[in-house]
Amino acid sequence: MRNLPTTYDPKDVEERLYTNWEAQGYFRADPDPEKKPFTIVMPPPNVTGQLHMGHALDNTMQDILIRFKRMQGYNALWQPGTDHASIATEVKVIEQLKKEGIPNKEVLGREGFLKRAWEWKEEYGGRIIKQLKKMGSSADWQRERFTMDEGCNKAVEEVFVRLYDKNWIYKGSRIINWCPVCQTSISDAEVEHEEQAGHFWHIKYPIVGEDGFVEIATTRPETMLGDTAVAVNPEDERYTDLVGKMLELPLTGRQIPVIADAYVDKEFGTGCVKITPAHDPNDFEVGKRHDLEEINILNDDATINERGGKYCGMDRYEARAQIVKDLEELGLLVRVEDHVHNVGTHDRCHTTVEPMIKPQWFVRMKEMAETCREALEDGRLTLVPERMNKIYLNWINNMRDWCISRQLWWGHRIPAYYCEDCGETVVHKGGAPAVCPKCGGTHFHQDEDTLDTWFSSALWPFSTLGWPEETEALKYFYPTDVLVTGYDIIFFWVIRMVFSGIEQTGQVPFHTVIFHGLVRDELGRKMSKSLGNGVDPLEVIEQYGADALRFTLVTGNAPGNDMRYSETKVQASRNFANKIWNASRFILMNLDEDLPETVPAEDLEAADRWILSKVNDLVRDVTDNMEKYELGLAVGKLNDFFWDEFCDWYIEMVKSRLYGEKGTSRTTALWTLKAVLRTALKLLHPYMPFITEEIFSYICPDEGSIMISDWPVYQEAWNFPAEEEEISVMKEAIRAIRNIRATMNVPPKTKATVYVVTTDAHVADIFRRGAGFFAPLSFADQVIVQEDRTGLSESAVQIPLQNGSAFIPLEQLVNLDKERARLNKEKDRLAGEIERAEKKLSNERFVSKAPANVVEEERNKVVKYNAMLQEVVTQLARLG
RNA sequence: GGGGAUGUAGCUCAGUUGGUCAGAGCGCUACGUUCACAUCGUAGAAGUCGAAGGUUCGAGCCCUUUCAUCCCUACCA
Repeated sequence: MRNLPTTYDPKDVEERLYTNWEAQGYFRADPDPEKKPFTIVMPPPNVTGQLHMGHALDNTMQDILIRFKRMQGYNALWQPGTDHASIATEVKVIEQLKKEGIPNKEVLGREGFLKRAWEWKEEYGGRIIKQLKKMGSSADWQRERFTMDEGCNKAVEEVFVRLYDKNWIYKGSRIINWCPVCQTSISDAEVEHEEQAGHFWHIKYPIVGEDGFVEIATTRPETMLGDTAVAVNPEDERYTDLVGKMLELPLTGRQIPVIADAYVDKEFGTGCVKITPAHDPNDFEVGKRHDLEEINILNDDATINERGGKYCGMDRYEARAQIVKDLEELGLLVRVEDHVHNVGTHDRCHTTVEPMIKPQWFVRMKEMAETCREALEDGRLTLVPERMNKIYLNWINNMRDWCISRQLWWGHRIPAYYCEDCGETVVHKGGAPAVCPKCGGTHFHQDEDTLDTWFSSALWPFSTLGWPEETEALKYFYPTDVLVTGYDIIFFWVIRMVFSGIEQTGQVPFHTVIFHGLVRDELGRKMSKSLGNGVDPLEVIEQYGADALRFTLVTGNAPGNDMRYSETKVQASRNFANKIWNASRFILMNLDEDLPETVPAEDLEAADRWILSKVNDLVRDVTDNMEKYELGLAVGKLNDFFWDEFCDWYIEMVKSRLYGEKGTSRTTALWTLKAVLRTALKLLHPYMPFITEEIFSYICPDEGSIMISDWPVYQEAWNFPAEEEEISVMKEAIRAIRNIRATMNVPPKTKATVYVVTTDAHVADIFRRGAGFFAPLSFADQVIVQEDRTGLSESAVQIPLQNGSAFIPLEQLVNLDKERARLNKEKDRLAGEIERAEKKLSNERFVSKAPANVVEEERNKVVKYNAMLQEVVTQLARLG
């Protein structure tokens, strides 16, 4: 125990402690009516996923809160699990098949493919969980769930049936976003917009029966194959005569009408817009209004279909080039402009998305969007930071029906069955219905589509707890308390959980959502695979330890803000861990006597009282910050307290007592060291679980694990405001002396007697009592406290105190001119302070309007600085 | 077009309800290794808190305007 290494080695302890915590069942949470629950559901990482910095940040924050609440006595459940991630996983499995020479999933068939997918999940699905454990995550792993497990599937079918029965889920042919590579529809939220340089082709459409033309402009000439009208604004005088006439659609031989629709912007382009209802969302709407034909000219892989005539079989871009060429030859191409426009791409594969009309399943959002709004506005839901409210409401205000069907195999299959006899659609949970309610038929085939992954994620807070069964866990832990997640999925996930929770359970699934930002690289760029700038958290843990990584991720970061990751930050955290280690090691080295349970208050010396008071304040402040989810502020205070107050001051102050003889003073110092360290370790534990547990086992060997120990509370017995004041006087004096010695280049080895000259009994008392540490910290061989300048020469170096002065007889080392200059500078500084304070006080409105304590403080300042100024003036006079 | 964020020391950022808040870490300068730690200590240099107005006795902190950077969102073909 006395021979701990001088540096902390995380590798030595992390795995051992984690294994033990898990074995002891400390992470488990079961319903217990005696305790209050506190629940966080873990945002389920993709089963395909590998731990990245985003996960690391997200999980660190959750673990901090869970450990904090657990120590506070809550029955803290952190509910973990993974997400099946339909597209991501399906893509991975297909990749694997390709490596084996299987060209596509159809070769295996649906059953065969799913079998492979499950095998893949069994093999790799646990990887991310293992990685989360390396972070120190104290989730209840026995409750680990998977969005596609039996229970979640039940929940999904239940919700689907309920919403369908309510008419809030419907099937319809609508224009949706189609990914030609993934061969599936995707929701609006999965579309990313990229600015791309393109062109504006101006094309002439001949007017039937006349010589004239209509000029239209388009960025996508190939879609003209599907044009069924040209639209102008009804207010546009230029084209009033045109409306109702027919145009000849070049390259196709078809005739299309000119229609009037307010959607057209007169000012933009030529004021004439080609309308392609089958391949543009706006045109689709226009088409509906004017009852236009919808001509789909594309195959699912975005090649032109048979409706495209000679262009049939060409890829969309190939067709575009050919069409432009052909138009040019026909003399119908007026001109080509460069044009930058936004192109929708699929967020998974970055393929340009193609709007297409497809029969798909939708969730009606109107009513549920309103319930989301109400939950926020009536305070049942709180978002941290508050500005997320605006973003949340912005989404709510623009919410459109949610396309939930996907043409994929890996996912929850839509529980809709079609009667083979009459074609009736029957939505049914737990497999196909026995009998068709319409015709009595008994043969059905199930809808081929699966559900958007987020449909099951939306149920996560309650499906994981057993819903739709009324389980004990559900009753006890639901609704959950806090959700921690990135602001980037507020729409994908948070809003959908909110409306699903309210709709299905009648309750908002959590009362608070804490948003964090992105972890960026040193240059502020997003970490991404394509850039190759991602930092692997596991490698950081390997090199610096999980505690250092965790500490880094929450330090100096305000909620909702992005942060930049840099290795030097981790090094700083590692250094802090090492500081904790060594301070503890120092205490252990000296802890060679049995300490009493408590120490009588009268035995506590000023320094002891001061540090106890400080740590007591720390308990209050840190707890307060953590309850407000201000983790960055809390961790900053912990760092400052431990390093500055405890290590740099208190430990230095008590060294002389520790090195001295055994007795009350030494015992009291040891007791205080231990008490403060013990408290600080507890406060630090949520942030740095490993090192604190390891040290706690040495410092408090009889107290068991720190992670299930009690969270410290503020205690009046440790409140010593007088000593806080007293020690700050001493600290100021010590700093001043050190400063002077440094500027005069006096080496620490040169000891000098420090004289404290004061007629103020209180000040004299402070320095007499504190001489034990005042002397070594101010490099003095002794401290003499007296009422006058006996034994001091005129030119002794003077340090003004509040009521008196400290003197150091270093005359031989001092250049008198320099000393005069120094004192004059000090005089000016003090005079400046006094002037500023007096100016404030002479302002009547300040005196009358500012709070009394603020005014009082200014008055005290004047008194204090005046006294110090007097000392300096006297000394200057002495030097002549 | 709409919405949001950021702008504080050379770099990365804190600053919680307006009143010692002008801060921290890294970097830099000087000095220092006998007794916890050089993954350390002591001292120091460094910022008109993007700019301009305003509210207030008092403003990085509140209001207005403005400049710069970034993100989200949107149907200008």
